[in-house]
Amino acid sequence: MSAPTVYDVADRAGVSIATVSRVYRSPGSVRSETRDRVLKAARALGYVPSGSARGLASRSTGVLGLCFPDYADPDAEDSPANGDEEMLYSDEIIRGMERAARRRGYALLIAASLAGGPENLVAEVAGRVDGFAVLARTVPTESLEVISRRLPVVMLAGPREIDHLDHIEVANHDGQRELTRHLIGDHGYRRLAFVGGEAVSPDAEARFRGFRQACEEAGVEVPGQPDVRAEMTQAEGRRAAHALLDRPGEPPRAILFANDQMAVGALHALEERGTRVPDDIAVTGFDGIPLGRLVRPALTTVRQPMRRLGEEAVELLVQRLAAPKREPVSLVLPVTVMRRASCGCPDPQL
Amino acid sequence: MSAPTVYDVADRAGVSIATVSRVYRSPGSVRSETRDRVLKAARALGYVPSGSARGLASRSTGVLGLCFPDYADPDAEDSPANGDEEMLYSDEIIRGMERAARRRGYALLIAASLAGGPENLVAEVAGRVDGFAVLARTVPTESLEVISRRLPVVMLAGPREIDHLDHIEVANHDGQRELTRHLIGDHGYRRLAFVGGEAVSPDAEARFRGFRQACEEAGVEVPGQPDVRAEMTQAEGRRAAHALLDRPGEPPRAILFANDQMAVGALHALEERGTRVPDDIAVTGFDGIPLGRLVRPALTTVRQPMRRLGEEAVELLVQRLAAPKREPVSLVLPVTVMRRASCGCPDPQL
DNA sequence: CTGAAAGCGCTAACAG
DNA sequence: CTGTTAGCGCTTTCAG
Repeated sequence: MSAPTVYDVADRAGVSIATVSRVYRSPGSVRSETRDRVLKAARALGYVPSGSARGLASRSTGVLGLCFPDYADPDAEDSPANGDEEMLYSDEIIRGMERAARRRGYALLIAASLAGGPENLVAEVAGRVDGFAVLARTVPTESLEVISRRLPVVMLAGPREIDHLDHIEVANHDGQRELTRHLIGDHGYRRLAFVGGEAVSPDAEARFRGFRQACEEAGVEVPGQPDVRAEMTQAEGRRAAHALLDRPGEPPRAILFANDQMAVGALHALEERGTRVPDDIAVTGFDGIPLGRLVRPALTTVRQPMRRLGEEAVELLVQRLAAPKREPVSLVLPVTVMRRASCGCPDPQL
Repeated sequence: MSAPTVYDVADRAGVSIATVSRVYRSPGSVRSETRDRVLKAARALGYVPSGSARGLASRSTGVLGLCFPDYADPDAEDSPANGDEEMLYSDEIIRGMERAARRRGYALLIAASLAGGPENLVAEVAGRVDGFAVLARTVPTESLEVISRRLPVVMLAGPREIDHLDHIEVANHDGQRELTRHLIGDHGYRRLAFVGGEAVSPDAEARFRGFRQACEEAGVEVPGQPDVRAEMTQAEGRRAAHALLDRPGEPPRAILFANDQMAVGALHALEERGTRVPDDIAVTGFDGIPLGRLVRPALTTVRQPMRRLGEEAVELLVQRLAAPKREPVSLVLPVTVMRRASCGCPDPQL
């Protein structure tokens, strides 16, 4: 009545369970005649090997995992009008990991952290995989600390919170510096404002430092802190834009946002106010989300290679699985400045 | 030296392994003092419950699966220029399933079918999950036949190849009929050409039938077969467009493609020939892929609710898990005609 | 090349 | 509320 097991197959094929196991694990080590008999029996019975039993006995699952934050955007329901544009990081990372994992013979288990108890989430994933990647700030450091003692973990797109972990980040500093240089050097903007994230976001801070460096190099007045700090959402970006323009004194010629989401929000805010972008004020983001191409003007930004992030994550995991005690690795992936219309560059329009 | 188990935790906490298990499975059934002791020991040891052992003992994994075809597009590598636009079905379905699964307390295991041996793939997935969804034509019917005897399987976006399976499809027929009515009724086009898929694609066939019905209703001459059959890729769409225009006699006023990919290819072909879209020839697709919005002119199409497809898949699986012997369910999800520039409608330009 | 036997780490009755 | 006791289905030596 219940699912057939190796025993059922073995009985039917007139062999031992060990042989059934071998047929699946190392077909070469079984006489082809015997093998066929087993396979036939298996098919007749509808036998499907139990991954759990396999995992338990062999102490390895053949699965890699990914934990990412719950980006669920409450006001972005499945209306036909939107829906596409909200492909976020996680999707691209998932694609990258899925592809790489497949190449390496692994399956991919994905899980977004519930608002409720992320603690639980990691454990859940950790127990089912041979190793996994975590998007920065998805999982409490302490949980990771514990788990990473038992299992390869690679930290993605964030600082190495735990020093014995492999980790991959993108060139936040350099990217923002390049973009800023473009704004100053090519467009001649010198009245710049930077909208950062909360101070706890190392990415946003690195971007700010890149911004500062470019400013200093160009002899542009440099603020010690971002002009505004916000939560890195569209709503907050919008608010930041208003705040910046309502500020006494001359408005900035260009506003650099620490991410695309905020920049898009700002675009809306500026449109509401009748401020023209990029003629009155230039706007830039950071990340390279697809939405940035769909807004008008298209958003100039720094593109993070998220797909590659996912691929590299798998490579790192696979390597660490093979050499558990090798020194922790730290990769920095290059980014690309995407010049689009919102900074004053001509829009390639597709 | 190896990973700590319930035994280690039990020892350290001075309880039995059963109690350790209970602390995780039903915390309420353990005195809070005992529970704390166990939790403390677990933390100290770096204990992570083994999903495999759990799965084996409880005969359920808490994981749902998704098998989809390997859409990997060889010429679409991770260049910064593209990359976004290739979000295909699978991504949206993954998102939908992930969200729904999370709500239901499941994790999601995803696996694309290798070009090589898909047979293996399903078994791999099937052995590790409580149930899974399959995108149509990803897995050989016979494998599914066998596996679905043991495990809930829901077929996505295709015909119910196996009659005892739950399945979800979209309103291919109705969608194409609506779109065709729009072309005939609102734009007055009457010289229509339809580019279908290979005859084995039930989706494409259903769309063609919808097309025919609308034509008949309007008294427009109806071909018994698609004007061209192609492989539903951009390259083939391009070829189909050329073929249609090189055909003797008057060229069609509008070309309806059975999917967006082909339509996009055609757009390129027409541009090459200097044929204006929609002025000389209108073009429409089917699916609603993001790329359709990025091309110029933006592609008029029929949007499939892929995200919802994923969500419904999870619901169906959860329901079937709860009631294994209920009658197989078959859902048809509604689609939406997206009127954009390529059919002659004004482009909302975002 | 094949079989026998010993677990892998956990859950699930069943007692207490 | 907690402990005992069987397995869950498969891999893996170790013999033969």
